[in-house]
Amino acid sequence: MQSRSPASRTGRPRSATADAAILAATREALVELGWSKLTLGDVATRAGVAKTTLYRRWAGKNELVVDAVAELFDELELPDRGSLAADIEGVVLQFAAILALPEARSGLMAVVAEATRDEALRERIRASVVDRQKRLVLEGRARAQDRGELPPEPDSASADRTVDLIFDMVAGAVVHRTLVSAEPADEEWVRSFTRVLLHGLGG
Amino acid sequence: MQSRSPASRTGRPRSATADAAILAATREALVELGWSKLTLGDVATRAGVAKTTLYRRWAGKNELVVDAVAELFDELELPDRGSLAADIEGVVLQFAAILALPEARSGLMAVVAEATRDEALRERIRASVVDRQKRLVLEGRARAQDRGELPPEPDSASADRTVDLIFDMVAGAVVHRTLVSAEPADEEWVRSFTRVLLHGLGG
Amino acid sequence: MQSRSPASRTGRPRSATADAAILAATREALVELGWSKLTLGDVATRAGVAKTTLYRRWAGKNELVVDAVAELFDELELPDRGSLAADIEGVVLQFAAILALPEARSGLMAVVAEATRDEALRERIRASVVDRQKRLVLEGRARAQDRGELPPEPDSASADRTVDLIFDMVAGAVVHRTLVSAEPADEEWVRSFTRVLLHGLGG
Amino acid sequence: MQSRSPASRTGRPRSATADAAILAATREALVELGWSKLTLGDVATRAGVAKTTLYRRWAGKNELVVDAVAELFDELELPDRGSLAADIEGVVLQFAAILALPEARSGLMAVVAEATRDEALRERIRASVVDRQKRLVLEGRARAQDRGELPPEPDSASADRTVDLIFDMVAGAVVHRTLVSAEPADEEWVRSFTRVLLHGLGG
DNA sequence: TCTTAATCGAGACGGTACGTCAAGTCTTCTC
DNA sequence: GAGAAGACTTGACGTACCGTCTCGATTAAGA
Repeated sequence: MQSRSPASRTGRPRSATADAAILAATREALVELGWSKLTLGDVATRAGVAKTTLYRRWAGKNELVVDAVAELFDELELPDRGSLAADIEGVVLQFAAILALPEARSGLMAVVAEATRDEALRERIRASVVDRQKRLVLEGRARAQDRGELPPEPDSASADRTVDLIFDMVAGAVVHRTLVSAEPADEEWVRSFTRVLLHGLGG
Repeated sequence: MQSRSPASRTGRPRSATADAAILAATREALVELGWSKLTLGDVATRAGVAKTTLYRRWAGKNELVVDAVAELFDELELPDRGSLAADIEGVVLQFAAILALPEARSGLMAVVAEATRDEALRERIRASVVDRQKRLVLEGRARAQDRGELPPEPDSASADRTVDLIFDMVAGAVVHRTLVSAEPADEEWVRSFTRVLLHGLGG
Repeated sequence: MQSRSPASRTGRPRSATADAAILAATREALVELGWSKLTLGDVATRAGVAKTTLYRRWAGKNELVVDAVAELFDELELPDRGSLAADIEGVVLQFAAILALPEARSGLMAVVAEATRDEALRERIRASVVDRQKRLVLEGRARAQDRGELPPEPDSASADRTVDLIFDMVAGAVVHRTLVSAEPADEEWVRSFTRVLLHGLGG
Repeated sequence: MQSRSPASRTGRPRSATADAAILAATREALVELGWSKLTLGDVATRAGVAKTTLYRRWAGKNELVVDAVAELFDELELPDRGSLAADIEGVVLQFAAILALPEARSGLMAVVAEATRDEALRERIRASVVDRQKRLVLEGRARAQDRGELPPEPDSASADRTVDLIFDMVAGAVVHRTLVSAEPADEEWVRSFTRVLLHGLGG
C-alpha cells in the first residue's frame, strides 16, 4: 500500500490496526458522502485516528481512495465453469457486482478522472487495480486454449496486445453500462454481451 | 443548456456572448487545471464575468462542466465509408480523438463520477452526451442493414437493447483504453477492436 | 489601524462594525486566555466574524493585539492638579490602573517581546502606544515650567532627550512594579516613587 | 534548576551534560527564532537530545526559557568604584549589556508576559531573576551608607520598601529604554539616568 | 557479575491551531 | 434590473508542534 522508511528499526512502531481502520472508514465515507464530499478529516474521525496519522501514510485523498477501492477487486476469481462463455459470464457478473457497490462506484471513476492529470496516480491505479486483474484474462484464455475453444497465439507480442484489448473491452463495457448508462449489468445483459464478444455482431 | 426565467421582459437583458465565453473559459481551465482544481471564481475571471453572473446561469461546477464538455461531442459524424467495418473505424477514431483532448479527459470522467451520487446530473449527462450520440449507432446499423451486412431486428425492444449494448461496448472500450489503460486508441488498435466487435474473439 | 487598498471604489465596502467587534473580542480573549493561548479562530468566533475577515484586515496575532491594547491607553489624561508632584501622581495612578487590567497585562508585554525580533511591529508599537503617550510628559513639563517648578530647557535636543528619559523612567518603573515584581502600584508606592523622581534618593 | 523525583536512588542517573547542552541550545534558538517560534522539538534536536529527555526535566517552554535566561544575569557584579553614582552607573551598564543580547531580549519579556497569567511562573522568575539581583541594590546601599552618601534607614520595613522601589526604578527604566523605546542604554543615557535618580528632576 | 530500574534515542500517537483557499451569498455602485 | 466588484460566512485544506506514548538499548548502583 504505502511505503515506510525501510531502515527504521527504532522509535514507536506504526499501529498495525490503523491501516485497516482507515481503509474501512474511507469506504464507509465513500458510501455516505461520495468522493467529492469525502474529507480526510472526516475519514480520520471515523477511523478513530488523528489526521496526521493519515497524512503520514498517504500523500492525499487520491492515493487513499485508490487503496481503499483496490481492496474490493481482490476477491475476483475465475472458477472453471466448463466453457469460455460460462467463464466470461461468471467473472463479468462478479465484476458488475463490485461496481454495484456505492463505495466502488463513487471512488473508482473519481480517481480515474484525477489520474488523467497525474502520472503517478495513473501508475498506482494500473498497479493496484488494472494489472492485478489482468490475470483473469490470461487465465481464462489459457483455459480456453486448453479446451480448444481458442487457437494458440502466433507470437507473444500479439498475445499481449490481445489481452489488453479484451480487458479494455470487458472492463470498459461493464463500467460504461453500470456508471455512464446507469443500467444494471444483469444476467441478461451479460449473456448478450458475452455472445457479441465471442461471436461478433453478426452472430 | 440552462433555463432562464421565462417571464423576464424587463431589466437589462442577459449578455448573449457571456454563455459562450464562460463555456470556453471552462474548457480552457479544464486543460490547465483539471476538474478538481478548477474553480468557478477562476472561470469567471477568465470569462471576464462576475461570479454572480455564472451562478445565475448554472447551479454549480458539475452542471457547468457537463455543458462545456457536451459541446465537444456534437461534432461527431458518421460519414458513409462503404462498409460497416469502415464506418465503425471512422467514428471510433473520431471519438478517440475527442477523448485525447485534455478538456474532455479531465472533465468527462469527473462528472461521471459525481453522477454516481446525483440523479439529476446523471440525467443531464444522459441527455447532453449519451443519448445525443446514440444516433450514430442507430444510423450505422440502419446503413448496414440496407447494405445487407446485418439482419433486420426481430422486434423493437430487442433492437433498443442491442443499440444500448453496442453503445456501451464501443464507448466503454475506447474510454477504458484511453483513460484507464492510458494507451492511445490508434488505427491499429481500432482495427483490432472492430474485428473483434464484428466477428468475435474466435474470428 | 490597518490599511485598505486605496483605489477601491467598487465592490462591497468593509463592514464598519466588524473592526470594533474584533478588537473587543480580542480584549475579551486576552482576559480569558492570555496572549499565548489566544487564537485568531477563537477571536473570529467571539466577534461573530469569519476567520478570513480577520486575516483580510490584520497580518497576524501581533498586529491585532497591538491595536486592541493601544485603544486602552488613549483614555490617559493629565488633569491640572496644581503641582508637578500631584500631576505626576495622578497620571501614574491612571497608568497603573490600566496596567492592572488583565487585557493590558497579558497583551502588552507579549507584543513587546515579539517586537524584539520584528522592526515593523516595534514601529507599530512606538506609533500606537509610546509616542501617543509622550504628549503627557510634554504637557506636564510645560505646565511645571509655567508654574516655575522646573527650569526652561537650554536647547531642544536636550529637551527631547529629557522627555525620553522621563518617559522611560516613569513607564518602566510602573511596568516593572506591576508586571515583574507583581506588586500593586498603589497610592503609597506612587507617592514614594514621585518623591524619588522629583528629589532623588538623597531627598 | 528543575527538581527531580526525591526518592530516586536507583536506575540510570540523568546525564549531567544534557542540562547544559539544552540550556545553551535554548539560548541559541532564542537568538535565531525568538520566543514565539522556538519549539521544544527544535531545542531537543539542537541539543542532540530526545524530546522526552527535555520534558522529563522541564514542565514546558516557559520554565525552560526562564532557566536559560536567568543564567545570563548571574554574572552581574557591583565593583566598588568609589562613589554611589559610579557604582550605579557601573551596574546599570552591565545590566544594559545583558539586555542587548538577543537571547535575553527575546526571552525575558516573553516569560514576563506569560507570567501575568501564571503564578508559579511569576514565582520562578522572582526567585531566579529578580530576588537574585536585589543583592546588588542592598550591597550598593550599604556601601553608600558606609561612605556617608546615604542616611541609615529608620526601620527595616521602610528599608525593604525602598529596596523594592529602587530596583523597580532601575530595572524598569533600563528595560523600557532598551526593549520598548528600543534605544541603546549607552554611557550618556546612563549618566543622565543616574543624575535624576540621585538628585531628582530639579537637579 | 548479575539484576534492577530509570535513563536514553527515536519516532508514532491523538490533538489543536495555523494561514490559505474555494464555495456560494450579499451588498454596493454602475450601465 | 443585469452586471462587475469585492466583502462576507463557512468549512476543508495540508502543515507544524504540542505533550504523551511505546519501544529497544544503555548505563550505573546495589545485590
